[in-house]
Amino acid sequence: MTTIYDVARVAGVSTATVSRVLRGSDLVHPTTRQRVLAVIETLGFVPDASARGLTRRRKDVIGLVGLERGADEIDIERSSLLFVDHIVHATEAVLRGTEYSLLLTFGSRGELFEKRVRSLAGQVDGLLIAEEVLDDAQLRALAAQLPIVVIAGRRDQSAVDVFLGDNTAGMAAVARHLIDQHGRRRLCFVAGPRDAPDATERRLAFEQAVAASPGCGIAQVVQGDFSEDSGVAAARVMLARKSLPQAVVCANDQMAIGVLSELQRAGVRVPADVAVTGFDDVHASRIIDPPLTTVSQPFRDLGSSATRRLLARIDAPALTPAVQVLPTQVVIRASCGCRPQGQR
Amino acid sequence: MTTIYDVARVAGVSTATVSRVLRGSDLVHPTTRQRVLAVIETLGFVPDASARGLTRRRKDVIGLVGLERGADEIDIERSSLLFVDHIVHATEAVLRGTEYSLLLTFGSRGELFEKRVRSLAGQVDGLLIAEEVLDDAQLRALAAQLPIVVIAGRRDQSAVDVFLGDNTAGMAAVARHLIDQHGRRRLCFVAGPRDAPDATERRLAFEQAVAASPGCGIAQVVQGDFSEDSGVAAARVMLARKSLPQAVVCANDQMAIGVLSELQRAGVRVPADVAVTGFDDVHASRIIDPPLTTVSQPFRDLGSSATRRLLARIDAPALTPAVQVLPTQVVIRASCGCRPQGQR
DNA sequence: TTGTATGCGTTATCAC
DNA sequence: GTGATAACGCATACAA
Repeated sequence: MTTIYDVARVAGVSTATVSRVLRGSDLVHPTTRQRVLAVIETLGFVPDASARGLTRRRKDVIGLVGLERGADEIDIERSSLLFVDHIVHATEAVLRGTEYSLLLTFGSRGELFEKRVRSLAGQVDGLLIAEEVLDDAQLRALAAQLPIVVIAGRRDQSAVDVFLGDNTAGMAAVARHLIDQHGRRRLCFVAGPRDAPDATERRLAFEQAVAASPGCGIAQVVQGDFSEDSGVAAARVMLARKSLPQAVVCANDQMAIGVLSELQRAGVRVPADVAVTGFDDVHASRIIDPPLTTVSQPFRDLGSSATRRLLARIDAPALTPAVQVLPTQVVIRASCGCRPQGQR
Repeated sequence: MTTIYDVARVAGVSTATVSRVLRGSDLVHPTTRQRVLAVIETLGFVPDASARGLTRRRKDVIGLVGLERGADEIDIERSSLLFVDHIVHATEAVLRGTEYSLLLTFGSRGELFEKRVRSLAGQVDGLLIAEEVLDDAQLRALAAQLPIVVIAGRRDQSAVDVFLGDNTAGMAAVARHLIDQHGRRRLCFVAGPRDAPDATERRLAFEQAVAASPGCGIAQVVQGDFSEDSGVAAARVMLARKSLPQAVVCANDQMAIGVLSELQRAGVRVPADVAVTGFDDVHASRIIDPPLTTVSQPFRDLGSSATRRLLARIDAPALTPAVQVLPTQVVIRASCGCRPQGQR
């Protein structure tokens, strides 16, 4: 391993000068700079991040922790992981223009994971947390040690910044669309995991929308876990009853896709017999037949805004924590009963 | 920030002892250990990774670099990024059981990206490189500095380990299926990016398979870039000609989906008029109508095997570099002309 | 403009 | 079992 000392020796200067060249300081004579640069090149010298981090008290690394639900040897796309992938790309894209690198950690709830997350405090300058990985107390404690921004977490967190999509408005809008535009009265809801704040907000918004509509009722709420398979299971539960609902509203697209496929497999026509809607607007929603009516979430924006906020907070730790709700938008396709050309 | 000195002072021991407790050394009296542990807990002490890395000469971090093609503000799933996401999850899953963390870097070809990749040498203990990010010479130079394993790279690399799916066998099998089982004679090929080794192998295998089949010919090869949009564009190119091919073989699923949709939009029946096949077996292939006949690639296995190999190489840098080809498998669905129930 | 010297937080090598 | 103490590689305050 070649160090700054090697470079200094070969170039005939002091380590301080080499360091200056590295840092791009302009207090170095152009000639000296060239000479040092040449030596760096030939020696293939790359500064050690550990040593650098030690003196600078800054690691130039930000961490991203996300939840991984269910077994880990199964197909990603069937297990609702798309959310975090979007965030990863958005974050990485922002970081690319900076000095920072992205450190990734996934896991499923539990003491082990919590310990791992806590240990990140020693490896990163700031932390992006997707969903509710830690409970309130833990989050608060961690936030005291390093800058934290939460994505799609609970909005009643006062110790950290939170970024989330407008689940409430989005879900209310699809529910009303089904009720007002398509006259569906008996609705089913396929809920997401209880530990996902997004899922909770969507469920509440759905229930309120139905309650606010005279003559409407919730036929059944089936518990899912955001995975396509849980959507399939939910459909089976519904099929087992005497009568089907007029519409199935799902807490995310993956489950809606599962519901839709399973209903069709059982000979139920969608949307003629039963309307189905999702949430998120993942790519597959456009591809499935009929195309899924859903709510588009600003994945990309969520990730990049949260990242920028974290960067700002690293530079100014005193920033007052705030909750940012990014707008969602109903995407009308055909699974709700609208004509295909309704595809805005 | 609380350090090991603080812990030592409060616990009334030396820093060496605290370090021993941290490292889990058993040369510490149980009583002392308990006391130290208690102090660590109350102080919320987390060891600094930089300092640790500096003395241990090991960062406990491995890097993963991947290619990001095209604009970066567009939908991930439309831009062929699924591949790297699979690898990310597989890698993370392996690392989760170890001391290592995962450092992510994406980018598109260019000097800037190459510089960034080189600088990773100072931040990680080993590097996982997806596709052909660096040319031969650069790769060789980097491999001299730190352990490297390449995924889906060129197989003629002698300086590093390479893991890839069996593109050749997979592509040959679909092509033969189209020709032998469905009697398609005039075939089109939608190629992937020229800088993707996978794409090159698939194209070559396709051309050889056709050449080896008497009476068969390649009507046209259209250049794509692995994105769905480029598939749409390719379909338009074909539609502009006098006559359509009997089958369109695509270098990946994303493009096949684009081709399929665009052909259908133009009133062409798939597979009746034109058969379409893909490669990769991404989730959307199952969902689209008709379901896509394709070749499943062992994404997960590629990622985890490569990661394990990298870990092994970090522990034993002298390992002889080797190329590992993981099996692929044809997945017959309906877009080739097989009956839906033909679904394996 | 350049060099010297010290400190960053941890581990590891010695002694005790 | 435990405690000093010397690295580890780099940045920077201070001199020159």
